Amino acid sequence: MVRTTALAATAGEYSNAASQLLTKGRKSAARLHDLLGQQLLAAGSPSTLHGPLVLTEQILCCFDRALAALHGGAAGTEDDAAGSGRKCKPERGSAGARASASSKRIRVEKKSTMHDNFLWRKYGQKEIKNSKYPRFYYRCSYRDDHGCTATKQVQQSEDDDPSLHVVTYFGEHFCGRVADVDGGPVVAGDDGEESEELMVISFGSSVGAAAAGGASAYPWPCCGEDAKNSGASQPWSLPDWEEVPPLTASVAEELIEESTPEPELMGLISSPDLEYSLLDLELGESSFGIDGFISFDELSVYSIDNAR
DNA sequence: GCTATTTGACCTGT
DNA sequence: ACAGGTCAAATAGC
Repeated sequence: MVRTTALAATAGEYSNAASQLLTKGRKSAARLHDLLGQQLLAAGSPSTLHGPLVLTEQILCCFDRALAALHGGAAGTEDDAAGSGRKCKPERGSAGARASASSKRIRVEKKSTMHDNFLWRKYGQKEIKNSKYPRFYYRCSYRDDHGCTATKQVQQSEDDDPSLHVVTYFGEHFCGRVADVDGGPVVAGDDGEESEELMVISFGSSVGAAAAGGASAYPWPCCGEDAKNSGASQPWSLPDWEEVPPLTASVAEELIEESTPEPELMGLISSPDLEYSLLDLELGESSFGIDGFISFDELSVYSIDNAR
């Protein structure tokens, strides 16, 4: 008895130390990535620094996965709480409000439509003080099936262009499913033989959420088998680490360029501010390819809001 | 009958 | 106390 407790404690300590080391390593890699990104911006031409940048992204991804795997072993998941506790009246409203407040957010402004590559279910609408338009609340349709914690808020832009929607994403996708831009759901890897390899999108590095995923708590499937498995049968194939770099300013630029020839949009793209925020997306705490779930043909501006 | 949306009520954080 | 976020019953659409 005493012996097992001691062993458990030792394992816990090792796990803790490993976690700390990984976190440290990840921070260093992130800093390197940051520096490279800044140099890339300063240089203007992405050619020479692109390789190292991709490499650091790969390192970051590995750190993410290692950390996720480490935390995934921890007992007691948020899913458990969500699954069983949600019906309990006393718990009402508690989980969601706190999750949103503590998670990092990705803020996106899109034109005309709120479609992205996921299937959302509206669960609320609220008049916001000092705002002309109400805010709409959506969560992933597969929340019940897969315990997917992703949510988003959509609000019509108040100034200038009313067709612009401000979309703020929260939480992570544990569902491994995407919806077609036209709305039809598509199952990643379709025949379910790889259903264990659930796709997870990390909209931030909210530690609780990463740990909460339990066995499926992988970060964004940006590398290794995840990307290959999930990307193959999807209409919006994710970038593969081996061949195609993930979203960087230049890549996003290309994507937008292909689909939106509008001159005003091109002006936006070439503006340094946007370039910075595009890159910022990658330089943030958790790197992921936002192009996987945002249809760039409707994208106007997006930026990270890391407040909170 | 099933599923998605609406909307008032409730809960939490500030 | 207030604002924002979520729940869940009622309702609508298929």
